[in-house]
Amino acid sequence: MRVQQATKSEISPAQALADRTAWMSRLNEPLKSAGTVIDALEGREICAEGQETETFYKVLSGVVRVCRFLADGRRQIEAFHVAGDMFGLELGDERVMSAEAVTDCRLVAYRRRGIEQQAKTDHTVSQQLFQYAMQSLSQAQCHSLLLSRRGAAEKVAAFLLDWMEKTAGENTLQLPMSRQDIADYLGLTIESVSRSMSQFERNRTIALSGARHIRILNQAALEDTTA
Amino acid sequence: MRVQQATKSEISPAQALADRTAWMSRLNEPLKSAGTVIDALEGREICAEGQETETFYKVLSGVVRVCRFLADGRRQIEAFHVAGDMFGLELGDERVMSAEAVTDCRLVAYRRRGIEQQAKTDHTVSQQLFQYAMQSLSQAQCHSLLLSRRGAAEKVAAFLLDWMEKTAGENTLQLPMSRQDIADYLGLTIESVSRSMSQFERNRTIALSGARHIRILNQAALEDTTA
DNA sequence: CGCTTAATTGATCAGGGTCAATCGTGGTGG
DNA sequence: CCACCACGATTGACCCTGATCAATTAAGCG
Repeated sequence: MRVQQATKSEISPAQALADRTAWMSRLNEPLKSAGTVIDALEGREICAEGQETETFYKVLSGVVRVCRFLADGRRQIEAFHVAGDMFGLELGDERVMSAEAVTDCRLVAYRRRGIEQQAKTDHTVSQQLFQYAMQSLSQAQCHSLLLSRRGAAEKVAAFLLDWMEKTAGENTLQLPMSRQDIADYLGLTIESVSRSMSQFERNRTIALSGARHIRILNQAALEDTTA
Repeated sequence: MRVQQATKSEISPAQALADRTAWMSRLNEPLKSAGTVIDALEGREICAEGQETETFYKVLSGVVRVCRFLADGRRQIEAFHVAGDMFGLELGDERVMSAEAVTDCRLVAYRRRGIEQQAKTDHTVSQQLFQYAMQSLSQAQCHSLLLSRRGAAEKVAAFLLDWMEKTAGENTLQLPMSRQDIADYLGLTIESVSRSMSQFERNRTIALSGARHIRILNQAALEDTTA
């Protein structure tokens, strides 16, 4: 996996990626024996708000969105997860977050009780749980940062760069999620996301071939927009 | 400590408070011998971005703000911490977040190495680290939710309710932080915060006696605004 | 090839940002 | 003790961006 050079020192996505990579590799061994493999079709609900928090998951393939549904009908997407990411572990007894398959995907489901039991005797397991939590925390903080950005274009640019890193594509990226998903992740409307994309296209910053296949023409320009 | 009834099921601040309380009580014993007490005067920096992450903190008294400074000069406040809260633990070797004293405050500083060493042998310590991380995660997610809210008034209302819970004041609350602090926490400008406050005052939802002393006249109205 | 849904584009509007002036408060010194 | 000062907070006027509503285009899929 290629490590992209960080563009701005402030948040260091490169560091985040390095952390994530290290943590993934350390994660595999002790947990892999415990879980059960699950397949979820595109659009299917993996777990829902209100359910008991007896399981958590690791993505083997595909993309997952973790979100909450608000009283006013809006949907807030907290994160997109790709292969190697874990999600669905919560402190309380009842889930606050839902998770859905953005694409068909294959997961490993772990029993929370079992892992917590393991953690009591095996320090590497408890360390992994801690690292998982801190990793999620770091991601959530990056998301806060994204949401607090002023302009729509800045948000979209930051999103594209983040996603490019997550998928490590050369300079083309495939967006598996809809514009609505992106909008709900960035706290914008579909229209604003679309307009920003079109603007980037006019600027020759990106090139679209189909709404979900993007070629980065001028990464520096994107990074400047992020500012 | 009084547990406020949750107003909307979606996020359950009451549950968050209960979790926090439980975790605080469990936290005290194994860690309290390890730390050193520190006093910080109002406005003073406690730790800064770029420093090594060799210590983390617990608040004994006073209020702390944790924030990051962005390239464009803006400041994003991630959280306000009060007595019993912990902060400053990060995964990487270098801090991403700064912390400053909102009021004069007294802290306990823990050596990260020492605690991590303890965690290797003492499972209760590692469990506490995990709980700390998950608790922070939950808070960060609440903050994301706050930032994604549409209106300025909604944000301010939510902030006032959250703060009331944190400090458990009957129906009056003292705001130790400036309007600028609130604005940077909510992703607004001082003016918007001020306008929202004034609006609530005109609505007879709150009463101000001095900018930082607030009496809640109509909590239900605040909660409705939160929507 | 046509249908259905996603995405784009356009026109209008409202809410919050910005700039600027005023008010209030707390603190200091005469 | 009071007057003044400095800074934080409020208020007002205006502008600009993104939300909203509506129409059109494009794309994926049977």
